[in-house]
Amino acid sequence: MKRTKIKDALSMSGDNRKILIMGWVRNKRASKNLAFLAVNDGSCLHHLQVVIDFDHFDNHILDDVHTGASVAVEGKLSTSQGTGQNVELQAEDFRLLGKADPNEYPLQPKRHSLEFLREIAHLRFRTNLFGAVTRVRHAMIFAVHKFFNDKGFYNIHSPIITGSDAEGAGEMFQVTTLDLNKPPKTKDGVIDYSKDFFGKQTNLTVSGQLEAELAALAMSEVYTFGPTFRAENSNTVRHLAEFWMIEPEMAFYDINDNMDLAEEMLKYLVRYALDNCIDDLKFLEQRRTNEEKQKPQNERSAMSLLERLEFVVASDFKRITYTEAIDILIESKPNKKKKFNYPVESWGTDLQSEHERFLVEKHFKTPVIITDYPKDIKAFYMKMNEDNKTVRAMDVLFPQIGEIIGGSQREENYDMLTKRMKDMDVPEKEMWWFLETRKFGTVPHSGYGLGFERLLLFVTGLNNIRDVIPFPRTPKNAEF
RNA sequence: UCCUCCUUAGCUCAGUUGGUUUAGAGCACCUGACUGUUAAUCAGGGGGUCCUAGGUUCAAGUCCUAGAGGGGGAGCCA
Repeated sequence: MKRTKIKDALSMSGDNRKILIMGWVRNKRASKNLAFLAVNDGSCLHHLQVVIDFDHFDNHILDDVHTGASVAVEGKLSTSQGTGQNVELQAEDFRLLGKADPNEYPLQPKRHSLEFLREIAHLRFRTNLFGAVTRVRHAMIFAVHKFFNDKGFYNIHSPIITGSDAEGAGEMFQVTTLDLNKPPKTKDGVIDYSKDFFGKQTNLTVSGQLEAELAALAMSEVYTFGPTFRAENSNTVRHLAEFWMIEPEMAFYDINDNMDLAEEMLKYLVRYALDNCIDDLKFLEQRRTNEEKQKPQNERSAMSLLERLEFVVASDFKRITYTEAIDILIESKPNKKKKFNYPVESWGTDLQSEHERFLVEKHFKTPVIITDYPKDIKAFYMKMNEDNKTVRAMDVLFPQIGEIIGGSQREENYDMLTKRMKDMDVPEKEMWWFLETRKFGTVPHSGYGLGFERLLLFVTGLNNIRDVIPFPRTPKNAEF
């Protein structure tokens, strides 16, 4: 008999049809004549209740069946006599596929701390929480491709191993096949990378943007969605050494078109989660509400998870310039009362997390897009404004997580771009291929980067980025 | 990298100003009871390198020093 997925079984009527299910036992409740197994196969959040009637089975058939064991059960799908589920499976044939010794198996039918689950990342898929996160993550991956595909964008696989440090976005992981114990040296005593695999020093990519620009300046509208790597020693709830980034790059878009696309995309993705993952989101919402009950009233969120997601889809993102943001911050209550750790005094300094949070959560109470930052605090490739002081950068700020998107209109003028590179000590020579796009048929273009895991933090309501990626890579941690 | 907090049973946690037996509870596990349970319930049982290494003391889970691991915050950013 062909296996029926539990998600499908739960949507059938209890008409005593015969089905076969396979999955992992989450919980066993046994009494003298009957036992109930909650079985989950990952196809959905909910379990299928399997009923074992000891009139038909040996009394010891469940002796080795504990939480975590894998089973195959054939039987009749019937209307449940108990409350709590519509249908249940009356077992007729029961097979234990794999035991899970309860003296060793770490998961139990109870709440575990997220810290503990991180230490058993190989098993945490078997919890309701990570099942939900995994399904939401998948749906969002799919939604990203669907959004861009439906708009006529082409997906570009940018290289994972690169020979350039794209934007000075951070420390890079070196890729080498040289023997680190005795690397070849030149006459000057420095490591001879001409002997390395690629004949030069190479690294893992920190961004696919520059390559995406090359493609956009021929294909018009492209996007990358791949892993990026940063060897920064960042120990926070919103940084990973290996994370996934979505980077659209569009020819003929100015910064306003860029903002329109970013806003439309974020709303589309959140809407997609609401439309396709409602069971998992409700579970995540409940989890978050329970967690917040432990907190004092004033630290709890004003909105539930679903309310917040609906709110973002419905609201217009507030668009202001950096200069306007500084004016608001200088005049703000917390600044005047010296409540900020970093007081806002003058134009030109970068905005701190606490300032961004104030603007989003207290002042505007809606997602905010800040544009036209001072040129000195932004990357070399961003287009200079007429004032010669600011660049056409845009950062999208979300409640709770802060910066979710960073982007800009790109500098398409060859002379201006090379001047900026000189000013900011970017090695022009290594970037010859990037500069040629400005020599041959250059056009105005724009793009941005979205940290996929940060979006997932927002959608799932979790606080720690290590809990929205299956195998987090952080400083001192690559166990799984 | 900086600041700060934490580490006691498989898990979640108590453990008073350092001092009374053999360091406790709930869950999990084992045994028994129970005719439909919902993280079942009831009774009983087994289970400990109190993170590691030093030190103070008549006496250390508790105090001190160092180290390891983890959490939260900051910076860098996505």
